[in-house]
Amino acid sequence: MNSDNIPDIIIGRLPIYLRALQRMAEKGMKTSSQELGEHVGISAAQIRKDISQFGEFGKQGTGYSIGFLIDKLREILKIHHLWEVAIVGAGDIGHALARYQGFTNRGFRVAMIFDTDASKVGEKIGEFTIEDASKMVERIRAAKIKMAMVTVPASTAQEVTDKLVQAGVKAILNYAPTSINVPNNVRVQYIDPATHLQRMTYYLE
Amino acid sequence: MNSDNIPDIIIGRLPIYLRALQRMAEKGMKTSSQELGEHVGISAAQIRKDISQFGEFGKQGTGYSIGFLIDKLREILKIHHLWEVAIVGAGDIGHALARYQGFTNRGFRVAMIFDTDASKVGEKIGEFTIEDASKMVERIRAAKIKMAMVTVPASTAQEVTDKLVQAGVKAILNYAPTSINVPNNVRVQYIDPATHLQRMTYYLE
DNA sequence: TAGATTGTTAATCGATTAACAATC
DNA sequence: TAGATTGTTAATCGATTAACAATC
Repeated sequence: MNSDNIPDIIIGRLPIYLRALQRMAEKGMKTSSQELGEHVGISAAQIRKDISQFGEFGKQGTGYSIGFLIDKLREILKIHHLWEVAIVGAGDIGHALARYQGFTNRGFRVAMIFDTDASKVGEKIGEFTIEDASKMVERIRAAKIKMAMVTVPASTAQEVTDKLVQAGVKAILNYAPTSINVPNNVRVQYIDPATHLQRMTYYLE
Repeated sequence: MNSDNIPDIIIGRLPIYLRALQRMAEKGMKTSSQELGEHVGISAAQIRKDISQFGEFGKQGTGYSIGFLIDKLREILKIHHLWEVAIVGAGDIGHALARYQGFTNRGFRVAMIFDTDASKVGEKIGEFTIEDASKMVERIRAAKIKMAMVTVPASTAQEVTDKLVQAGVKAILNYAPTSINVPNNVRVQYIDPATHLQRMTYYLE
């Protein structure tokens, strides 16, 4: 188990492997780097190299046990327990995330949702009640929540980010269409449909 | 204008630059690779190198005109005109995307939305009426739509993808939590919140 | 002019691929 | 045993950075 400074680009592929393996698990017990590669569109050599950073999880001649590899990946990614996540911003996207069924079996649980809009505070979204953003820092800190999804307008994203950092959040999934600045012990991932679409139009026509 | 085979990783950064520049435009006329780099968290050298792939858009001593650079980036990314996009899947995410206000001034317009569920077909989402997915290939082909956002369950994502390809779609933004396979003249981008969160948990604790 | 910043080169750094011995 | 597939090495390929002449 060689954990010394794995490149981030490898870490980024592990969830892709895991997702594919979980779908493949329904159909069989074993797989190979070749087969997994066909599912995810990555070369077999790279998959073997990536996985081998963390241990010898396969067997020559027979490949990988899907169940075993899933367990190992979940362990490596630290999603063998459930992470609580806060949502900031109860607009359409915040609502969709609060109701999203895809989190629980993948390591996450939405724990609370905040908005600044007084007319929304108190409103129910499924099991959740929208809470007042002015209580956010206190609430997140008390619950020791380390992850948040930001679904506020670009204009307030930095301000919200600063508060999350202050509350002890270490990983932010930012849906606001803007870059945000964080201390370097905090991770950020971006989801912005327009940016993703713009990345493809270059190749069209 | 040196358009011969620009690395995709550079193309991927251009929308990030553009997004930052559009926010910076509200505050001033000029910028530098240094300043832009601070906004987006990328080194000044890399920004200059990326931009210089497409022409000499800056001036020594004074930097870049924000307006001019925005125009150039929009042109390079081919978003100086509006792209029509189809949505497949009228669940929570499909609804949120249909109502999303962030597309129009960034080069995109939602044109139609489909679902297989007969009880949803005919339902209104703002200006849109949910259409029957059985008419999808025909409708998309007739409208010459080249981009689509897929917000169906993982189990039907490949099937939907095959139909979109058949309809002439060349770029897919996939919200379904699964890899999809497409011919190599079709581009895919993935948005999966659980995958994005899993990419950060490795670094926590 | 003096200061600032580009565009570009060369050097460095990092990631991917191909190949194959080991071995199940 | 024969066939298959891993883990790993070395070679290749590609991306980033540092530095600086050119010039606004």
